[in-house]
Amino acid sequence: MKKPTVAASDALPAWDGDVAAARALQARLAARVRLEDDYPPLRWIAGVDVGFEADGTVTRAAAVLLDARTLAPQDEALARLPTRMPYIPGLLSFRELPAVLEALAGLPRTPDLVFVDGQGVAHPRGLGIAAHLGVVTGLPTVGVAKSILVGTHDEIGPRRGDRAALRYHGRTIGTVLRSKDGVRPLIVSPGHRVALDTAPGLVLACCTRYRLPEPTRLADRLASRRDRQDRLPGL
DNA sequence: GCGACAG
DNA sequence: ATCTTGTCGC
Repeated sequence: MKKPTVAASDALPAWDGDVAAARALQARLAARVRLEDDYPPLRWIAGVDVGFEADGTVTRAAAVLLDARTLAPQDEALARLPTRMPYIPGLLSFRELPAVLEALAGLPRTPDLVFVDGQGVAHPRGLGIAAHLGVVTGLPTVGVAKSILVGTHDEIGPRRGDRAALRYHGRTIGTVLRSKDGVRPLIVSPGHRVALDTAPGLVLACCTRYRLPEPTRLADRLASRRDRQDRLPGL
């Protein structure tokens, strides 16, 4: 990748069961997150997501590379690793990042921006999986979650594009964004090298006819093992 | 002390 | 996240 802010081994140590140590590490890595726009002209956008197999004993990550202009999928990569730790709210990245990094490495080229299924800085210590991935790889990232981990917000309108600031301890940490008319809003927050105000527009630009933006939606399909059969052949 | 809690 | 068909609503 480009500018790893820290060595991957230090930023993503093997899970040893020490929750307090993991939280302390998150607090330190959060200081490395850059919330100013600093991404190249968007030519290639990647989407990553994780699924599980065999009763959760196998972690399966998918990475999809799309043409930023047409949103057409260009390449895809899968990675399967034995699951090392349980799901612990707030520590999701330690459980899923190893597989995600391997899937990303499987792509034929480095993306200009990565969409991650989960929070960016909208996290108790400012280091959701999208922010963690950004710090580890040095790549610009944006977190797109389907529900809130922390924070509150005002009610938002029912149409595509309607939004409200997500606040936590008096600070804005993300945006609650309606990606399509009448659907449940997405929780958008920067991961790394993207500004709080910029993230929503990037996500909306990738939302076509579904609630989830194309990068994440396609990665989700691959990771969730329901990639066998698809939609109606006629449409 | 009692809930809440991305995926 | 995952186990799972049809059904209700825009």
